[in-house]
Amino acid sequence: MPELPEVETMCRGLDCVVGGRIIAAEFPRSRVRPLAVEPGPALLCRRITGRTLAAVRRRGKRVVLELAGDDRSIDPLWLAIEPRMTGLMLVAEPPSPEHVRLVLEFDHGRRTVDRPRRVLFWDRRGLGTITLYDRAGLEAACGGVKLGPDGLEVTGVELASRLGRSRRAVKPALLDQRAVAGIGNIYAAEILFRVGIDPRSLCRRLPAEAWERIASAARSVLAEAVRFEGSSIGDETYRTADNRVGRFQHRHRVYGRADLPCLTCSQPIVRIVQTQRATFFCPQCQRRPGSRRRT
DNA sequence: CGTTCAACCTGGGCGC
DNA sequence: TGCGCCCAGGTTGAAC
Repeated sequence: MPELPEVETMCRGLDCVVGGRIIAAEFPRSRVRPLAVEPGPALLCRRITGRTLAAVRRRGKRVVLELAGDDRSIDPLWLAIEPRMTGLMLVAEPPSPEHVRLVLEFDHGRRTVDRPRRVLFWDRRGLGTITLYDRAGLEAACGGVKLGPDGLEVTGVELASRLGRSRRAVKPALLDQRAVAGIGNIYAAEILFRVGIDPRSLCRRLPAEAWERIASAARSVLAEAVRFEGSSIGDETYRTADNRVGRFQHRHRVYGRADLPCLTCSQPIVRIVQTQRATFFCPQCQRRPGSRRRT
């Protein structure tokens, strides 16, 4: 589920809690298997209780809560939540009680009215992760070695230098978070449609100019998707923190549109599988820049 | 080294 | 109704 635009929307939806103090943290018991928590549920709860939420930031597809100590002399900690496929950050009621993975209870702070008192992490499949970091740990896990430049700011030069010599097809390459952070299966397809490049094109055969177009499309598609608060597909899917559906799915040109007519040329959209993931594209509108054009 | 692949999970939808 | 299979927005570590 959540890619850059959805995670960015989650983060913005938690801004209303910034400044609050965590008075309780809990990993509810449930029939479903627990997800990965570092350094373990009990210790994590102990270490974050009493801290103040100083900021909410996004690192790639993670929500990162900056937790300040009571005292200026105490270093902050960072709680990184990785929603993976089905995770949601909520200030609203969860879709189901049994998949609530983490509950953070906040005091009222100075603003007493309209501030949510609880933040939930809800995750149906349980593939998500919750990790508490110190400064060095955060940098090691979410820093420039692990994550490439953010998709909202990536440049053609950066993409060309990171992927230009790769033997991979361009679409799976765009999912590599070390090359560019935040692009997932939906937005990779939408970006390549908008630049008219076949997802099977080999990276090393793309000219420098193609990387400029891809980077530009990545920035604009992701920014537009953020404005539309992400993509909600089907029931029990991505929601904003206050439980509204995203609206970018109405602007998808290829993702999920197998066999439907291309909105540009009316030819059917094709679904293929690349590295175990579905890829949607228009064979008419999307070409391989490195190969010969048919006449 | 670079790239691919099975595995981690739950649950909805579909064909039989 | 029920069963078995396929599918799903992601990432990791082992295997080629």
